[in-house]
Amino acid sequence: MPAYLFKTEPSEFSFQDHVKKKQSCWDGVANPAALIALRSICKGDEIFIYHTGDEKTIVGTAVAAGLPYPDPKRPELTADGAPKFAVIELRAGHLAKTPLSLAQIKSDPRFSDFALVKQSRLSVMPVPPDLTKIITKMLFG
DNA sequence: GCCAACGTTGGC
DNA sequence: GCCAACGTTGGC
Repeated sequence: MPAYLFKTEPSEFSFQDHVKKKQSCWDGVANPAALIALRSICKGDEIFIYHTGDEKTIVGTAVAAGLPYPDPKRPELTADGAPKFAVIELRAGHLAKTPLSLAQIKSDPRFSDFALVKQSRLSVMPVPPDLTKIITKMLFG
């Protein structure tokens, strides 16, 4: 099953906030590359939640509760007439038993091609299957 | 359509 | 607080 990684600034919307709400609409993604990744998500796909800022760790998981859809708060269209922005509903998943830090990821050569390392500004990215397995093992043992 | 100027993100 | 990387904007 495909997996993705979502970044969030914990002072804005943390994994803990998400757990409290149980389900939330993930909006505010504006970057074209991040939107391409977001639009490729299917219901049931696994999401790793990463805290930027002072934490810089993967703190837990979530699950796509549905398909991506146009952002009702930002109805702008592209030149082709397609919705410019998309959002997706996420159900909160599990708090990591062992959070995984960016430093750990960077020090592991298996992650050397991972977008989190290579494109530090990308906020939504696919996680390849082999890395999904490795990350899951590291988070939950 | 190009590109310089400017703004933003996020790691350090 | 700084700055590299990258996106966006606007004048031409």
